[in-house]
Amino acid sequence: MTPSTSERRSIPGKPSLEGIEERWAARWEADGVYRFDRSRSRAEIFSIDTPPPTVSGSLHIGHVFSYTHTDTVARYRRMRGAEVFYPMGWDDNGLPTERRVQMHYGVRCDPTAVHQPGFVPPETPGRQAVAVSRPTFVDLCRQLSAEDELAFEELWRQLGLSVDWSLAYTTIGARARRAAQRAFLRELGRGQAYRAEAPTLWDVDFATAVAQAELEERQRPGAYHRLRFGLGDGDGQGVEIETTRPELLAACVALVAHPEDDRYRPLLDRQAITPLFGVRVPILAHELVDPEKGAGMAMVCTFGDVTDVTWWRELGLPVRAVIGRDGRLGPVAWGSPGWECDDPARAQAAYDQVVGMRVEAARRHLVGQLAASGALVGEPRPVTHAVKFYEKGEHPLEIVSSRQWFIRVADLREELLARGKELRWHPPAMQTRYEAWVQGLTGDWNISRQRWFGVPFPVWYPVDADGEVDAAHPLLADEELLPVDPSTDSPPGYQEDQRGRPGGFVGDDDVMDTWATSSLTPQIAGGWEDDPDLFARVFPMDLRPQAQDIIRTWLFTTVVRSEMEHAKLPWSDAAISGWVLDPDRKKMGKSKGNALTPLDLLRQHGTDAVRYWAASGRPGTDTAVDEGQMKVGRRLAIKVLNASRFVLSLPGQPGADPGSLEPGCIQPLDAAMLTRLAGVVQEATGAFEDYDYARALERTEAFFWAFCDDYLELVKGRAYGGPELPEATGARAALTLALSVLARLFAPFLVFATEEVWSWWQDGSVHRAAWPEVAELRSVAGQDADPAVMDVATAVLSQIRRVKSESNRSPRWPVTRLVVTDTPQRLAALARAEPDLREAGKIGELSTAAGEGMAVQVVLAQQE
RNA sequence: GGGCGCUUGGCUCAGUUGGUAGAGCGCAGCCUUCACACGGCUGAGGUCGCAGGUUCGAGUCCUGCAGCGCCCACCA
Repeated sequence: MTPSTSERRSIPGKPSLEGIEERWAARWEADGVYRFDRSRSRAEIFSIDTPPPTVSGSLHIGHVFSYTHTDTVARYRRMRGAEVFYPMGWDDNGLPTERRVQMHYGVRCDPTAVHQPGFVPPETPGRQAVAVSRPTFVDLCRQLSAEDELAFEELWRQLGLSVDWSLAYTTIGARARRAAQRAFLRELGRGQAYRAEAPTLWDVDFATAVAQAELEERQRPGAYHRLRFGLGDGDGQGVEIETTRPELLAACVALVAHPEDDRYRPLLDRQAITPLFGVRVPILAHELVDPEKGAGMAMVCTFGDVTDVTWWRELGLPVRAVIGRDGRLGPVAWGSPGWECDDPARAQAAYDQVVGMRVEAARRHLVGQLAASGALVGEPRPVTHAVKFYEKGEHPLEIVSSRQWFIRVADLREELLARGKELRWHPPAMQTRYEAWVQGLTGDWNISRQRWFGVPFPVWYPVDADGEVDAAHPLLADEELLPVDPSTDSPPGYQEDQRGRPGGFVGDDDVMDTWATSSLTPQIAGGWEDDPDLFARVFPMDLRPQAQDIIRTWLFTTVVRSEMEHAKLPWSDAAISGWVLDPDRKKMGKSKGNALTPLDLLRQHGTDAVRYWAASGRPGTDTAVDEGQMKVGRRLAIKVLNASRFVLSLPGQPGADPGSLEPGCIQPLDAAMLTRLAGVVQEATGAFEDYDYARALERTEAFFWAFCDDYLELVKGRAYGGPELPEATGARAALTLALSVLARLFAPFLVFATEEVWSWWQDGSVHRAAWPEVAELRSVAGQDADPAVMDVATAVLSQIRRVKSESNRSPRWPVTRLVVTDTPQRLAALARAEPDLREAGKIGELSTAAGEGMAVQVVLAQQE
């Protein structure tokens, strides 16, 4: 059957990359080239749990890098015949969006502010943030993230990602809220979620709880302060401790020493008296105390750090909290229950001087008081130590006691470790990061945040007849009615006018941590419960591509949710990409003055060039931004255009189907080239099966250059021959077949250049063409093809070129006489390519001699 | 403190069962009628971090060390 040529584009006289991106992107959209066909069976479908980028963040080249990796795999699978489920999500809920809205509009959310419907933010943000109601704030968040999502989609389209845009979702959208609330209610029903009052990692700037996974450490200057405590039984010597947080002295609830520490053993179970405040605290033993550190005796405060929490919990100590949620020292009534002390008036006088201060100011002030009182021993000793921060925060985390929702992960450790072993990791070494995290879990996952733009908890609390909120008996939403907003919807069995009234209800104020939603991306994208037919066809998914820095957050939490709801892995494979580093090898985003925006790079070098650079980064390996690599990629794309134009412009092209050639058309050199190409197909396929797109590209590219430099040059003369010459027909058939295979091998990378050349002589998109098979090459090459023919001919040609180059002659300069010395086997192989070699080298007399190794004697003509 | 990874020509990196060191960039030289100057060809350049070991043979396997990066840790 002869395909219609009416839709084909003619081959331009001078091929160019200009304009092809817009043209093909529009065409793909119009033709639905990447549309997902949901009628296919699970076995035919390859589903990808695409990372939803945080839309409030700026797009950087790191996104381009890792999304290109995934796209090459998606395209490979699609060409292998899989129906690829490749949705795109936008992560728009959560703190990053709130922060962006605050900056962008110059507003802040004040839940107590009067709601003004139709509020319009100022044209330019004022110096003083405008307080807006929660509904207004959430509305602004939605508006701005919708704008950001358009910009993201624009970039992804320009990058040529083969996603099906009709499957896009957002993490604040109704589907995501419904899935997150449903999963939460089911976990609550199974006892996997619970609410508890507990010491909580707290960011004082954002005034919200944060999770263990969101911590990072920063080196900060501090100082050890040596403090002398009195002893309750009047021992004059007292006891000394060292602390970096003297401002927490009022929150001291015990001193601890190691049980084996002989220095302090006599003091155990006696009482110490805090300086300034005169509070009697027990001296206790705990294994965690390091006798080598500081004084070997530590003060336990509620709470200075996570060690304090451990001591507090394991030693059954009381809470004496001084740091409030605003990060300031709160009021204390000394002498009242829980705050008993020897001299309440003195304690009150000392404390009142620091109340209301932030920790830094309180520290300076209290150290002054301690020095004056003589309790400070010596000078504070400066140290640099690691301090825990919320990764987006500006002040060190505090630990405050608060009521939060948790997901029970600590009990699940063994199951989660087993899932980690079951998951196929690419590269495999990334599994250890997951294991280290799971093994290091110290508690359950806190999923509630005291913020506004997120998925609300589908929970209310009854208000009793006295107007007290009964937090112990939450009212749960009906799963059929999700998503709900407890701040505007009323719980089952109640009317809205009962909100906040005795005998009525109040809504839960918190929203879920953004990971509590993102951990459900397979369910959200796959239509869990909303579309059971689709879900059965795509879940568990095949691939989770993501960056290495969010293994402990996104990957881990997704495994947790899937384990709880489905008791299986959410995907079979995880492909972990590295980071993009600045040219100066700093992690992207952490160094300043980085002007390399993705759009600039795409515009300057072209999409295929940028994709080439991205795909050159090995899986899991950090890679520097390298515009040199982009230039190489651009050159490669242009070369693909030019080589294709040459092959397709030969006489009588496109020629006959290579499979229908008469015997004798394909020459030994052609067969050798096709056999080599078959090996490349095999290697590239194997590499892609292992998610090693970089290897597939490298092998294809290496072959392609040899194909152009050597094979093309060798057969050029023969290929110009007329249709009556079988060897000319064979050359053209081999060239055309190789071109077809190469276009398909490059298609996942050079998405636009390959589509352009494909359109010159093929129907349909190359991106829906069949991935090349070894068999289609071997059947044309024949059984007795000898790859050595190409090797020897290339080696001799290379020698001829060297001599001509060193003699400052052009490649077309004639060779009067050529003597090739080599082993008999290699000479035999050479003989099979002799006509092509003679023509390509413009060789007159050619003789051979048997010898050990190869030697080529070249005698150039005196004149051309 | 524990763990993972990296260390190959000036730069960025390949090197998959151990068998005579590779690519690109950069550099130097040459070549433009006949696919490609948004080119092509040719060339120079490396005792594969260090020290041992296994082996006929080690960039490749083992041990130790060093430097760099990252992850984790209870950082008082």
